[in-house]
Amino acid sequence: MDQTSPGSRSALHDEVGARLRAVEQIYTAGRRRLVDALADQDRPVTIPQLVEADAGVAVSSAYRNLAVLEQVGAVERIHSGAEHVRFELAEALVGDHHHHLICESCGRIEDFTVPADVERRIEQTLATVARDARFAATAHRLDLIGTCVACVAG
Amino acid sequence: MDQTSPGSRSALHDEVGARLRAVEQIYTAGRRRLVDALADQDRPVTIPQLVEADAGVAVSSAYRNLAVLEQVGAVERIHSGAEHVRFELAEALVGDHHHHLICESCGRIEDFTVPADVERRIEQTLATVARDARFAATAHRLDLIGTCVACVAG
DNA sequence: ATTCGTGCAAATAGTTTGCAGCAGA
DNA sequence: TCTGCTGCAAACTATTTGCACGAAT
Repeated sequence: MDQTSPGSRSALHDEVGARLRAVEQIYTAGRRRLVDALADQDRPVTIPQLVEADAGVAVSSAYRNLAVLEQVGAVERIHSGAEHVRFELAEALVGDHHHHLICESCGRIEDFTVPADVERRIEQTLATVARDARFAATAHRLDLIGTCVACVAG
Repeated sequence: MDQTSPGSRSALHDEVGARLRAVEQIYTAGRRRLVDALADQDRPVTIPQLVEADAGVAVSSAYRNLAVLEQVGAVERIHSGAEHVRFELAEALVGDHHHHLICESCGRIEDFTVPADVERRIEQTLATVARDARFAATAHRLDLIGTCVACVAG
């Protein structure tokens, strides 16, 4: 999720820029910095974390820009139940499909993946469920809830 | 999830009462009404919905009592991302394990279950993930995100 | 009598929004 | 020049909390 392959970062910016332009939005420096900050992380982060990491973004702008980026499918918003909502780059942009380990104690979220065959099995099952419920599904989410190593230790 | 078997309602109250007593808490009429209101629903509901259904509970008491009930494992709190948090009776009390269809448009949540073999497969996989990440898992959640029939139509 | 839950109203905190200034096209 | 992003401060709203009253043991 980081610079897995050289140049992926600029490809990322190209894609985000294209998506923004498609809805008449500008890929400003501030938005680019947000995307960079998100790309530097390999886990979902809160706005305070982003503001601290980026030093110079106003909280309100962060909220506004992340909302815009979410609308164009560049970032995803995750409600962990902790005080702050968290954001990460959208799976579509990063090209990987993963799930989350959510620590109930500190709110921290980690990514994980499951074997392809299990994922496929889940998707098939969910497709059936959605059809039966006449529900227009756009995504699924599989989270593991519990306590992270740090919190168990501390 | 409703009165599936006759008498399950009183068994439910017995169990909740026992759990409350175990931590020196009283199973008051107000708390009993909340549990009844939750048992009457077959989907997670918000506090405003509970207050409206119950007519006579103060919002603050609802929050406080649901927090207590959550602590003793009688109810579960669900963050759908919509304006209000939702609550439902804990799986342990109801004896069923289910998942959620979450409508991004109206926030409504419906329950669904997956075939036992798929569930087992998921659990095995997650157990491995948790072990590898040295994560103390207490639960998992598998949600389907999208738009419900009503919102697609309307 | 004493303890603890309840309701009301005030406080808190995350998120959103109005507005004036500034930057990029 | 014009549009629209940005930051600051004010506004909102779900949730929490302080406090005095009431119920139950």
